[in-house]
Formats: sequence, C-alpha cells, structure tokens
Amino acid sequence: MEQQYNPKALEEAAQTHWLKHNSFAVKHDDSREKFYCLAMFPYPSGKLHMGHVRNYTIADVIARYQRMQGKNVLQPMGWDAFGLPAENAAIANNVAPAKWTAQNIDYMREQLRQLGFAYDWSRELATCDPDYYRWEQWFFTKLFDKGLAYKKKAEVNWCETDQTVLANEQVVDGCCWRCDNPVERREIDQWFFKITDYADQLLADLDTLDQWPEQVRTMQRNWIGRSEGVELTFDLSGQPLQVYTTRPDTLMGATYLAVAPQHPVAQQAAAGNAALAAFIDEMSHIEVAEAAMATMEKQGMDTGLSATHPLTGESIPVWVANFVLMSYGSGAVMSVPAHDERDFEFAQKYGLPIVQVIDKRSSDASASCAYDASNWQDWYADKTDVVTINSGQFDGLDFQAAFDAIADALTDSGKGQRAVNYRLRDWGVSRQRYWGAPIPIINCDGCGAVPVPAADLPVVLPTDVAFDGVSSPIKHMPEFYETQCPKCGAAATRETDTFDTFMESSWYYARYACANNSNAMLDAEANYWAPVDQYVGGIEHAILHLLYSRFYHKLLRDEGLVDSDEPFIRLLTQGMVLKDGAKMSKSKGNTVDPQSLIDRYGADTVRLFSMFAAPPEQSLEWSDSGVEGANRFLKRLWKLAHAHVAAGPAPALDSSALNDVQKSARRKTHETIAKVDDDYGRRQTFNTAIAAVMELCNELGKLDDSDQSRAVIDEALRAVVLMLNPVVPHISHALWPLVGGSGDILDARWPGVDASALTRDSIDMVVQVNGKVRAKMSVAADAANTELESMALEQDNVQRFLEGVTIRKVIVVPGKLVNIVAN
RNA sequence: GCGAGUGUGGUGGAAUCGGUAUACACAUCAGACUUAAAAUCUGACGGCUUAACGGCUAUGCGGGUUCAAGUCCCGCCACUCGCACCA
Repeated sequence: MEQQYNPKALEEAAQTHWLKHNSFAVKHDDSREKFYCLAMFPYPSGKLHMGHVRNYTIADVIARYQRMQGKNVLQPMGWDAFGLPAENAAIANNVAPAKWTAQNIDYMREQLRQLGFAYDWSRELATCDPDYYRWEQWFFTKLFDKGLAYKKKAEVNWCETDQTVLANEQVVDGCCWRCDNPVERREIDQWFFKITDYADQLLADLDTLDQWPEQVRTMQRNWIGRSEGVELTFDLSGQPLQVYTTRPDTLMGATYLAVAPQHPVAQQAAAGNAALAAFIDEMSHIEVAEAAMATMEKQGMDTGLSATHPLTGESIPVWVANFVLMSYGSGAVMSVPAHDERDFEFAQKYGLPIVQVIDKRSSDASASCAYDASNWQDWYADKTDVVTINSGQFDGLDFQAAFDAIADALTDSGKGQRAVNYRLRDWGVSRQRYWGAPIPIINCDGCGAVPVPAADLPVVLPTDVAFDGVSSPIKHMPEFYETQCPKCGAAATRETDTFDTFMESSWYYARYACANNSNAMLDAEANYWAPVDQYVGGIEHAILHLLYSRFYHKLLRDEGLVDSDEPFIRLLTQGMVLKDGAKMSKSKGNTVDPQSLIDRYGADTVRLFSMFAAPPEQSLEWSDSGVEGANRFLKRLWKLAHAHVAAGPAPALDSSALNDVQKSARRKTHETIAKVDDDYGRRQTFNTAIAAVMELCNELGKLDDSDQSRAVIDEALRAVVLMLNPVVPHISHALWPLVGGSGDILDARWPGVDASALTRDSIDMVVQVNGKVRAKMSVAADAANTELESMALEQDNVQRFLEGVTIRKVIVVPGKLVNIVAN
C-alpha cells in the first residue's frame, strides 16, 4: 500500500470500481426492506455550489448508512431543468436555453460523479425532456376532465414598456429590472389547480408526518390557514356585499367596510368618481407579491357608498383600502377599529369612528384595562377574559358565547352563516414564458378550451428558437400554435403559456422509480419504491415545493397511480451554506467553488468537512482552514491504519487479558459504535458522529504496541472504517481490505456493539453544594444512594462549603451528581 | 408587515429527557524535529483572580420557575428563511 494518503488516485480507483460493478443500480427485491433516499434535484445552473455539495452529501451518507443496515437502497438523481435562469442566460450568452441547459447538465453530472455519490444513474431524468413532461401534460388533461384544472383571470406584474409579464424577482423596488419603469398589475387568463379542494386533507395529513420537522409542519399549517368564522352580507342599496370574519363577536363594533381596489364595488364607484378612479389606478402600480402589499403604507379612500349593518340597520361607509387582498375571502372586510390593529390605524388616519365592543374582564386588579381610542393595546384583540359591551342584546358575553349568538342571529335573519375559510389559494400553473412545458390545451372559437388528446402528446416545446429575452418565442411561432380543434376540426390555436416549474418538481420523485417506462406515467415499480423514505433539501422549500408535492401525490393517488397518501415519510431540511456570515452569492463575491477544493484535497475531504462543520439543519459557516483540518484527519487515519498493518498481523483479542487502559479503549470503541449508529440513524447529527470517531482515533493513537493493545486497535480500526464509510466512502473503500475487511465495504454490515465491553466498574460523579460543583469523586458503579450521599459529604472541599450552614436536602441523581442544599 | 427559526470561547460547534457548560475541530501561542521553512508530533488555550489549592464570573439582553436552566416560561434585541411568477 502507499505510505502517503493520495486522494486523487484512490478516489478514481473507487469510482472506477463502482462504475465497473454497477454498484448503485437497484431493482425490486422483496427479500429486503426497501429504502428510498432522495435529495432535492438541482436546477442545472452551470456548476455545483456548496449548497448542492452539502445537500447531496447528507443524502449520500444516509443512503450508504441504510445500505449497511441491509436495505435495498434507491438513490436517484436528475435535473429540474426548466426555468427562468436559462432564459436569462440565453440573452446574456446568446445561446438557446435547451443547449445551455444540456451543457450545464453534462458538466454538473461529472462533478457529482467526482464527489462519489451513490446514484443509480440508469434512472436519471431531466424535466425538459419531452419523455418526462409528456406525462405531466397527460395528467393535466386528466385533471381538466375532473374539473380540478380550470381557467380564471388573475393578476400578474406587467411591464408596459417591454409588453411582458414579470416574475416577482424581476421587480426591483416596484420597477422592471430591465427598463426600470414602474410595473402595473394586469389581469390575464390563467390555469389553476384546485388545491383548495384538498385543503382539509393537506391539513389533516400533516398530523401523520411525525418524521417531519415540527417547524415545517407548523409553517404549512399556517400557510393553509384554516379558520372558522362567519360569512355575512351587508346591503349596499339593494346590492349584496359579502364579507368574511373570524370575529363575529365584534360585529357590533364594525364602523366601516373596506374593499380591495380590484373589487367590483370599487370599480363601479370609480366609474362616476374621478378622484377614486385615480386612487385605484395609483394602487395598481404595486407589485403582486404579498410581502410588498404588507409592507407598503396603508392607504384608502371613501367610495361615497354606504352599506347597511345587518344587525343594527345603521348605515356605515364603504372604503377602498390598498391592503385588502382580492385573493383572500371575498375581497372585502368589515372593519372593527376598536379590536383590530390594522383597522385601528386606518381609522385613526382617516378619522373614522371607533366603537369599543369588548372589554377586558381581568382577574388581575393591577392590570390597566381602561380602553383608550388613541393608543393601541394588545388586549383590544383578545379572545380570552373578555366580555362584550355596547352590543345591545349581545352584551355581557364571552368570546364564544358572543360568536355563537351573533352567528345565530345572522343565520336566523338570512344575512349570514357560519363558514370555514382558508388562507390557501388555488395554485396558478400558467407562466407566460418560453422555457417550460407547454400547456396541452387547444383554444377553439366554437368548443372553447379543449385538452390535447393523449395520442397527440407530448406537445413538444420547439428548442431551435431565436430568443430575444423579452417575450416567449412560441408566442410568435404560427407553426407552433396554429392547429385544428381536436373536437370539431376547425382551425384553432394552441395555448402558448407553459407550466410553472413546480409542476415538474411535484412528481419527479415518483417518476425515478420507473424513469424508463414509455407507456405510462407511473407503474407498479413506482408504487414499490414510493413513498420516499428520506427526503433531503433546503429549508427554503418548506412551504411551496413540499406543499405542492403533497398535493400532487394525492392527485396521483386519486387517479389510481400510487397507493400512499403522502410522498415523503421522513424529511430533513438542511440549512444554508454561509461565508463570512452571509449567503454565498456572486454579487457579494463570497462564493467558494467546490471544484477547486475537490481538485486540491479530494472529494472525501470536502464531504467530511461539509458534514463535520455543523449539524445538517443549521446554517453552515464555510471555513477554508476547517477544510484543511478535515484533510489532516484523513491523513492521520491513513497513517494510523498503515502503521498498524505494517507491524504485522495483530494477535487475537482476549478480553479477559486486557489492562485498564486497553479495557477503556475497547469500551470507547463500542460506545462509539452505539453513538454513531444513533447519530446517523435517529438523530441525523453527522457532525457529532464524526467528532466521536475522531475522539476514538485520538484514544487509539495513545495505546502502546503490546499484543493486546494491537488486538484492541485491530478491532477498532475495522469499526472506524465502517463508521466513516458513509461520509468518506473512497478512503474507506481503500482501507477496508487493508484492515481485514472482506468483500465490498458498500455491502458490509454495520458493526455490532459488544455489550460486555460497555460495562464499567467505576463512574465519575460530581458533588454540588447549592447547585455549584465543589468536588468530583470516583464511585463504584453499583453504589447505593445512601453510600453516594455519605461519600459526597466526606469530600474536603464540600465540607468547607458546609461549615456554619444547615443541610436542608440532598438530591442524588445516580450516575451523575449529588446536590447538597444547605443554608 | 405576517409566519417559522437561530443566537454558547478568537472561529465552526458539543452538551440527545432540566443534572459536571465549552466535547471535537479551526485559529493562536509555546516546545520538539530541521541549516531553515513547510509538514509532522507534544503541550497550553473563555474572562477576572490566586504562589498554589481554589474562588468569582460567563451560553444575545432583561425578568421568572426550579435543589439545579444553554435547555422550560414571559418580555425585548439582532440575524436567517418563506410570503404564492427565483428554484
């Protein structure tokens, strides 16, 4: 063997071995438990960045670890190949998106190969491949037939100068990124999926995802935003105006209504009111992103209309307010300024009346609960310990009683009813872009929107196009859009919009299982591998991608394509990779290129550092010197193994002949196996697993070269190589036969823990006086509590602190500490 | 603005169920080896204090619960992620 650790040579040798033996290709096998491990596939942006390296290393560690548990492990890889950056690159580099994407895929595939990831490449897919997106088009037509895909008008960011739709990220400070002109909102026809039909299931099934991070489940719950309230109707001179509220208990305090600028009532009023029309027009120059809506200055204007309060019959004004979302509820809200903070601010700004209708019923006499209409207090919006006032017949009720009484009164008078509302909106899947899967619809003057028949799929996106970067080429290609109606045969036009790229990423995990099936979207193989046992990806996908995938999986299930309810059993959300405390980005100039590190140190070092520097869920601060440290450890490991082997075969281990130091080293070996097993499998804290192996190696290095020491080292080295194999598979592949392992380490079984090696005769315990550590003592492992107590009291330094005080209590925590409470 | 997180030495982090704070690394310093440097090996390493034993103090800030709090509760501050057309 080579004396020097030479990563370049040994990594190439390992990768060649895997390639030659087709080591990661898997198939259906009922004799073993299946394990489907998946990392979110990359957008082929050009080259791998550190976030990719981290993501794919985490998944690879899990995949290789599970394989060592004897499971049939599938780990595929592919490309999320449609999207905006290809269009931007097309303009910048004058290269067609298809060609640019294909080149990037080729380069990045080679990088992944160099990192040694255990992928079954025979299942590779790229979403821009018609063989992939044809099934998505086919599935869309199924959903269309079921009424789950429908068309409606929706707002987009529109740049009048460029005559094009802008993505939210293409709007900078309310202006177009290309020409810097203010964007406006424009309504256009768009296709939607009825995800709201599945809101209840998506919410309820979150409870079954007990192997997902709680924070992700909470975020999804809040995003779905189920609320129970009342839908009620205000009369607007004979015309009904519907509002939804979760606080009917405060209805008697509603002093005005607020409608969105896009609301038909606002539009009607503006027709005869130039000032209002100008205001509404001004409000249309705000990008559609909700964050922009929520942070802008709250503005409004009186429509001059008034509505009749459904309970009091009083007349209240109707205002247009820029913060009312047309897309939530009915686009109109009742405003109760005394008990809603935003309404409160708005009423103060425009001098609208404020009527207090709930009062604090505080048990705490010192609490100041006097109502003051000039300053907002949190308790104004409370639902607990409150009582209704100024509400006529509804006075004196708590939240629930008032809610019920008012909801009943509205129901009885036919002016409203209880209703469940969701914050979740239907999923808009249309994009007015070129580089995406064409929406398989033909628009016919006579027949309307007609889905493309299955036999005519896929609708292939032309790739040999001239791209000006502003508008989609297929919108100007009669040879693409001119066609005949499949129903009546009349001349008709194809839809030129393409799908949202979340469409492709919502079902790719299932397609990997039958990637080469050209006859069906999914088959029995897909059902064998699905659901994914372990999914790994960035926390930034916590809501959208993961919610859409969950939805899509239920759609696939309802179409009979899979049996399971959820796509991902266990989820690991990895943190960001930072450099100098900030996210790596070209604009900040703080990027680290993984390629140069691979070239310099080898893949194992890069993998090791990525896993060692931080737990996977936290952000990871990149450190060049930390990488050197990782490399140093691998060199030491190489030397340790080499030195051991060079001294000749180790004698057989005789556990009864070990001295205390050897016994301790052997105990450490088996404790480490148990810990690393737990860290990889249950905790998924790879950093602590690596630290534990480093500790073990440090201890092994201190053993002498006596026979039994060498026997202990011999056993430990095999365990070390097995434990490190998931993280640094190349060096492990090379060391495995050297330290006496047989067969391919890929399929070696995880080392077993010898329980007899774990026993200890004595334990170190701590003695505290009033919670402060005052002494340490070594005690027999089986010492009784009373014995521990008296030993603790005997300690010199403990006695010092007990002088002149009375012992009140002694707390013994076996195996840990004795705390003496005295004063 | 709303929703969800994070905050521990000079740095990355550990402390898994409320029980010895700072494991494992990085950096730095000192020593060994060397003509020298690199590499490697050994040792020191939160702060204040002590000749030493030891003591005091410290987990973003301010309170609280507890025999015991980095961990639980309340209130702040800072940063990160998401907000539906970036992926």
